[in-house]
Amino acid sequence: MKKTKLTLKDVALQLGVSTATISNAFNRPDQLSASKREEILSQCKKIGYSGPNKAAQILRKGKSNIVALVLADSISYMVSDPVASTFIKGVSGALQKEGKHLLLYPGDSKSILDVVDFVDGFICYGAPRNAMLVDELAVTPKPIVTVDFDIDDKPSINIDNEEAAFEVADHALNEGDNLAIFGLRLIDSPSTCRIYDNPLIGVESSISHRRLDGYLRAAKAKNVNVSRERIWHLPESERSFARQAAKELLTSSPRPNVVLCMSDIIALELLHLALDMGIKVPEELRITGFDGIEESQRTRPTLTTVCQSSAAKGENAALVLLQAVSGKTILPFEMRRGETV
Amino acid sequence: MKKTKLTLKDVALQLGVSTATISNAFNRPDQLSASKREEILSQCKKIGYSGPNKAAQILRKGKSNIVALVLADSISYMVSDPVASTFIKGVSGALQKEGKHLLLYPGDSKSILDVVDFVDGFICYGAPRNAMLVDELAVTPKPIVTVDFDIDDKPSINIDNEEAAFEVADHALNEGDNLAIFGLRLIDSPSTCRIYDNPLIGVESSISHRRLDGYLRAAKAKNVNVSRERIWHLPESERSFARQAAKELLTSSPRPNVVLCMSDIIALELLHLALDMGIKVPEELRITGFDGIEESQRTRPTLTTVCQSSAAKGENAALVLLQAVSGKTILPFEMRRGETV
DNA sequence: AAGCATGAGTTAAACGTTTAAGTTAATGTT
DNA sequence: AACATTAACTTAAACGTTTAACTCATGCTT
Repeated sequence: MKKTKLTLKDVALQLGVSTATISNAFNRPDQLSASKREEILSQCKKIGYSGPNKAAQILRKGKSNIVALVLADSISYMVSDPVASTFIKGVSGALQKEGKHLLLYPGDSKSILDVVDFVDGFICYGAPRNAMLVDELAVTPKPIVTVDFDIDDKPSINIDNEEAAFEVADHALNEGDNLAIFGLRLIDSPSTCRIYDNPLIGVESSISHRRLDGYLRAAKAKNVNVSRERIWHLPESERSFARQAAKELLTSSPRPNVVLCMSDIIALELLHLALDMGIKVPEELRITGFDGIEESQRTRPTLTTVCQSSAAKGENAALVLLQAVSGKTILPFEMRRGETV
Repeated sequence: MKKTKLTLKDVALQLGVSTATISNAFNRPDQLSASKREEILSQCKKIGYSGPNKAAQILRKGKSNIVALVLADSISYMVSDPVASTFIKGVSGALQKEGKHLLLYPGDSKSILDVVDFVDGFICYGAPRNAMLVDELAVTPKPIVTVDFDIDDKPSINIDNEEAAFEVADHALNEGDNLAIFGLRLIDSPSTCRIYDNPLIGVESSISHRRLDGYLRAAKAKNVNVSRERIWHLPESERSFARQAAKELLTSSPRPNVVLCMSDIIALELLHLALDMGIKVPEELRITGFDGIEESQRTRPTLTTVCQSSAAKGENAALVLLQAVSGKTILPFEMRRGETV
């Protein structure tokens, strides 16, 4: 039956105190007597005032408790990717624990200008598909932490992709000499194809290139030749793309006997196709993945892959960001026993 | 090198016009001459003013372009559920198209009071785990649309769960007479167990009960008896729970030869276990799922299930909400040919 | 008893916009 | 020529808070 939403002013008028006091009752208990505070709070409950308006608080305090998670791609795509969604899980868990809200922001949008004014900070998961976002994020005054890629000297969270790729490749190449690589977003084209002479994109920013470097280092160390047309490009870690490419690869001749895949999704698709074709894995074809998603352990044979905890990454990213937002770092401490007690 | 962020006022002062004019240049082109507008906009670009502060706009306009998607459960849980994440895909796609932002809101949080002031509306996917949220949502002045459950007379999007359940059960019961049911959140306990004498919760609000009703109606029509201890309760549509329950079910005697599952995840876990145990499906054991997730078509044998398009649901929910937010309904029209031209 | 903290409030100026209402000059109407 | 209309701006009051600075008793030192 309220005519209009109650404001702090209305309440102050009704209770016969100043707006500052009401505000303090909600925000700064130390600024008024406990008794008055109790009274104000209970009166507010009675008349149906549920606390200071959050929109006004955002403007006044410059703080919204909203954290934007900038995804590499559209939300649609990211949410169905097992690795990304596990990352989101990690982030959301940590944020919820601190009472922060999660705004999902697509990496293929025009600009972050429409949110930058009201979010408390950014977590950026992978290089946004729209490269202009990176430029904007690089100069935003808001706290930011990047994951799986870097922006200048902003804090970031990574694994050593080059080394991880090296290790898995090194292991795979213990047997087999005919190598092919399934890479992710290595060139600037939307279609599935081999690399040939297409230029590699985003060389240093992209984890794909770090991984490629690792693969190639392992190949070189084992004296395995890897010609350019044996490096394949997939625009997405998507099953349909992967299946198509896998089909082409397995019918090409000479058929490779080692395939290094930059994601488990791709590797699994290749594995299933190979099995359907009657190819023996790993005797005739050795396959490696990347990420260590659940499904990679459910298949038979299980997939050899690089396990990384996306959930932990998400959690860490959130914690690093929150610490930047609050400006407070809580360091661990240790009690040292002296002789005074 | 900016000392502080530029405001509308600064810009107005520098360009020698009023703040209103600058504001209008950005928001209401019809309020000033095209030439002046051009000039203002280009000047703004030059001096590095990127447009009105969004936080201030939220307060002043009472509109943020943020839509809260209230999930049934924690974000962590929802994001890894194929059905829910497909729904999120649908929502996010539609929102992005309209330039709206997506705030993911967990259904196990305390209260929506911390966001209600600044979001433009709510999409509520399933009954929130914290039932108090429902009460709050029921009285919020903001537009809201619910999916897969109802709040009073708020707009909602549903499939006919009872009928769908009836149809799939009716089909399954063409053969087989020993029925068991795997239900979702039927009782108020967090553990996996049979229903026995536990009271069913949330009878009308929950889709689970509609589905149960459909199953039971089909059973009755076929004269199949279904005793209470043949109805199982699973607190989540989670693989580990499902596996455990499936194990118990398949080793119980007499072993059922028809199992109706309220989600594909559960059904798939049961299917895999049965196959591992050498049970012939569907000859010895008939299984039905619910939802029609991708994976249910990838297994052999493929799963009999109720297909519903979660993506379409998400899209529709977003569209219904946006129409409520804008207050404008755009109806289709048709040109009728008369004889005047 | 003068001086000085301290506690408990109040006042009023931000925060950065939008927009209804008002002003002015130019154009159109009769 | 007088009057009404319109285009193009400006003025100033919101929007609903927070918070630094101020007031005014009260109790505590010396």
